[in-house]
Order: sequence, then C-alpha cells, then structure tokens
Amino acid sequence: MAIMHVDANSAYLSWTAAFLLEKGSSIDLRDIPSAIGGTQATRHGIILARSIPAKRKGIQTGETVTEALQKCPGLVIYPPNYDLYLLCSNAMVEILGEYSDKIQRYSIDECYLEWQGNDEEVIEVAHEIRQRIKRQLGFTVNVGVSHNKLLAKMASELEKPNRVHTLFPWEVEEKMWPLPLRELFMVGHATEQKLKRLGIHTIGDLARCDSRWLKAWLKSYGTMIWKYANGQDESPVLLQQDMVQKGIGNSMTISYDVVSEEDARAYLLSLTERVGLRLRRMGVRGSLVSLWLKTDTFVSFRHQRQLQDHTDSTQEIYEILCQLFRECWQGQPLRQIGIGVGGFQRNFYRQVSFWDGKVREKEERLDCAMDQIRGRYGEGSVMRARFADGARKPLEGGVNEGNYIMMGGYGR
DNA sequence: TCTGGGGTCCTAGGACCC
DNA sequence: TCTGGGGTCCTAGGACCC
Repeated sequence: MAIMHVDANSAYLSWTAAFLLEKGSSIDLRDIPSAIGGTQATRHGIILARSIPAKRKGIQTGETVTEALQKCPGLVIYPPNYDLYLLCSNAMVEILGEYSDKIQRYSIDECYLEWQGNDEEVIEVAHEIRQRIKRQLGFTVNVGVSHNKLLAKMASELEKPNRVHTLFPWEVEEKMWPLPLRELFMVGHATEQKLKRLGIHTIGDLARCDSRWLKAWLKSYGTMIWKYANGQDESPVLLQQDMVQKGIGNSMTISYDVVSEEDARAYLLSLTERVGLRLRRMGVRGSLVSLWLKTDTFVSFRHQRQLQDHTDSTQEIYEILCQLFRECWQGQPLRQIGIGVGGFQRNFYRQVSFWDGKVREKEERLDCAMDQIRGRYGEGSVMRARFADGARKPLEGGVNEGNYIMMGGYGR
C-alpha cells in the first residue's frame, strides 16, 4: 500500500494564472514576478502566494505587500478570489477521485490518496495524475510518493514545480536528513529557535538525538517530531465522513482601530450572524463561546465561556460575546475581532426553563426565517435594523462556503 | 514598514471534589 | 490549623498547519 500527496504548485497564483489565460490574457502570471495579495488600504496587505520568478526575487509568502514591492518594484499583484480557488480545488479532487476512493482533502490545495499496489505502479500513477491535471485543468502539481502520509508530504515539497518525488523509508537518510530542520512538517519558527540553541540544525540532527531527552524537553510534541524526523507516521488517510469538525469561527481585521464598545458590538453582531448561520446549516449547536481580540500593537488575547446548554441562536451567542467583551476589554484600540463556537452537540435536545423557553423559541423562529430568506434571495436580502444604515456589512467574516472539513488534526 | 483568515492540538494552572 | 494525593473540568495562551 502506498500514499500519495498531491500539492498544487503556488495554488492561488497558478489558479489565477490559468483563469486569466482562459479569459484570453496573453500573459502567464507564472512566467513573471507576480503574487496574490490583499490591499494595504484595508490592512489586508500580505502576500498569500507568489510565482517562482517572484520567489527568485526573494519574495516570501506571508510578508507584507510593502516589503514585497521594495524587493521587486515591478511585481504584479492580484487580489484573492476564493470562489475561484474552491472551483479549482473541486476540479482537482474530481480527477483524483478517478484513481482512489480513499482521499483526504487536507487543505484547499492538498490531498492525500491511498493506493493499493506496488511501488512501481504508484510512481506511474503519480505521473499520470500530474500530467492529467496539467492538461485538463491548466495548472501543475507536485506529487509525493511514499508509504505514509508524513513522508508523502515531505516528498511533495522537495523540488517544485510539476514534479513527482519518492521518499520511501530507505531514502529518508539521503533525501530528508540533510534538509534544514524548519522544513520538517510541524517544526515551526518557535521550535526551530529552541532546537537551534541546542545545536540541532538539520532534520538528521533531530533524528539522531535521544528521543527520551527530547520528550523530557518538549513533551508529547518532542516525541512526535522525533518520529517525523525518522520518517515514522501511522496516521490514516481520513475520509470526509470520518472527519469531525470541533469548532467554527470567523474573524476580521478592520480597516481602522475600533475604540468604542458600541462599534465593537456592531462587529460582534455581524460576525455572530455569520457563525450562527454556519452552525444552523451544519445542524450543530455549541456550548463554548470564544472571543478573541488583537490590539493595534498586535497583542492578542482570548476570553471564552463554557455554557450550561448548547445553542445555535444568533441572539444568545451575541449576548454572551458582549459579556465576554465587557469582561476583558480595557480600552485598547482593536485591530482584529474574532469569535468562535465549539463544544458541539450533534443530535440535540434542549433543556429550557419555562420563561427562558418563550423568549428562546421566538429567537429560534427569527433565526430560521432569516436563514430561509438568505438561502433563497441571498445574504443581503434581509438584515438586522442595526445594519440598515449601510455603514457595515450585516454578515462579516467567511471567505466562501466550502462545506467540507479540512486539516483533520495532526494525526497520531 | 506593516503584518489575513480558518482551523487543530497541547499544556499549565486553578477550582473543586473525594 | 494544616496536611496528602488523584481526578476532572475550565480557561488562557501558545504552537502548528494551509
């Protein structure tokens, strides 16, 4: 049995490039220094994806648009288009579905596939997948091939674009151990810094060190990355029906600093409208309501409350968020506001007191009516009076309605 | 100089119970 | 009045992924 990891190369950028070519553009964004980035005016100015020529100029994903333009003044920047990305992602998954029933959609641009067969066969299939996606959909992918998910993923990262790489267990020492530590899955900036101070610089250094010592130092996380460095991973390819979503949230960076409670409450309400709608569409209720805030100085903090009951009511969630806000906000100018609901209950019944019940019943009918109207006539077709002046959107947050779950945990 | 949005998981510390 | 140990739940914060 083999595992493949399919990764769309510079996904957002490639998909935009393919789309523009189809629309008759004479320029392929992948051949010039280009990027997908947000607008600085609304404080969304970071690079989300970049072409290989832009990468050669030193432009990094995640850096600010300003920095990128300093490095490369002629950089062509397109805004993100998440609806397009979802279409491209779905088209890719549809092709992959012809090769295996066991597919895990890990993110919008990455999938794991299980393949029953020997190593020679799987390499052939990987090439076929690579060529078909390029021919039919107009963008390239990397395919990593191995015997577990971790190694397949590491393989697909090796050399880009449009390549198939193998990283079988017997190739780990030669192909993976010389790589910098940071390139190991699950080793981020913080862990890299910690381990560097201990003289661990490559994946091989980590693989060869004492796992008991690492566990004492980094707890279960130490054990996990030591196993990864040694190419060990037993996590299964998870099917969509086996994935259970634990929570949902929406957040927004606001184009100015929010300094009044009244203003903050308006954003809380529009975010709750989005989260409430999503909860009800998913058919779940949650018992853990979270608020998170980021100040103008980029200090972020979270305040949350575990409820007695489960709820999917916009009004109820909003009221709790207002309480949470009052409890933790000390007047700092706010750049970002986020909310979330977790602690899901799937097949629900509800305990209500008699008096509470009357009010909640009315709110439930209101939510239900709003959802139906929005479903039929569009999100903007009905809104709370609070938003009637048009100063703010009645629903905030959310990039698209991809109704599948991704990033199914780390797996262990 | 200006830093997005959507997730999952782990740990530490405190409250509370037996 | 002060002393345990173990367990669970809750909250905040931080790490990582794309």
